[in-house]
Amino acid sequence: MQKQQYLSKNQKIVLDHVEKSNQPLKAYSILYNVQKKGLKAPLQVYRALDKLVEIGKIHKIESRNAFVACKNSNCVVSNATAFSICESCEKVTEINNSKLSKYLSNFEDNSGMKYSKYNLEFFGLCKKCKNK
Amino acid sequence: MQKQQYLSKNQKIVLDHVEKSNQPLKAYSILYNVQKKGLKAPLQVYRALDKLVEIGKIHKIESRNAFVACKNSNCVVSNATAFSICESCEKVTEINNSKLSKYLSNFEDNSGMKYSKYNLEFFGLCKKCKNK
DNA sequence: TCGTATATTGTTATAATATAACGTTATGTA
DNA sequence: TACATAACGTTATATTATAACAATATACGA
Repeated sequence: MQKQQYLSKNQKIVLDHVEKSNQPLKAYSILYNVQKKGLKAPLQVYRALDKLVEIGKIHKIESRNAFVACKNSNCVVSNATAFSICESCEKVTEINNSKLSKYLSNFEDNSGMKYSKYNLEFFGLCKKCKNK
Repeated sequence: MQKQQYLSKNQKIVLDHVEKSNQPLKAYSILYNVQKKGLKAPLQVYRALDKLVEIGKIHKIESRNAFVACKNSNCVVSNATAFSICESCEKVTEINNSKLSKYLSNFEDNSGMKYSKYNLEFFGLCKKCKNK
């Protein structure tokens, strides 16, 4: 069986919903909102999320246990993700900075480990919250 | 009240236990192991962990929901953490690389956000697992 | 040393996040 | 068709984390 080309029904439903939000969504909030589309159980949502994360359509914001659609049109960097997170309003933005991604993708230390993936989360105050 | 100088009883118990492990520990595993010392409820552990994370004695490995003692003797970089995680054996190592930390601490993009903190997790295969 | 604010503790209950295990149905391809 | 893999549906349960309340301890200024 070749690599999956198209998304399955549940995967589409979940991705559609997550893409409509410009902020990360919690799994159970997704569940609640797609129940009208027939997904009744947590596992249906988690399985779709797992797959979508695996293929890079969705990223997980680990520090928030939340999921956000990939904003890098090509999704080339699904194994190299960076986000900025406002600690006041919780706004999350995917950072798309080629210098940063090059720097991190090429990072090596003396541990003998070859890194195939990374996830970076920056925290601070966004413009709006800073000026309050 | 000035900034806390000494750790409280529960904080000491939890920190002692986490420091004895060279790998990240789960909160409920900590709980189980400190029950003989009198901590009976999850909240007692979580509260101690919260505090210890706040003051930089312990870091949370977000992608694993696990806690590890800070290995940077001075704990100066508690708001600037980087880890390498082996996806096979789950070995986690705190990365102590001044170039990397400088690069990330000074990172700025055009979002207008000033970052006060970051957490970076690298994934790959450690030396041992690579050679299997 | 009294008063007050803050930190920590102890406890029970419950919320939020995520997976195990089972059987079934769909899809790709030799 | 036959086979392998992926996705689905379902129930139950595991894991991670917090709410809410009352009590005790500590720091420090008046």
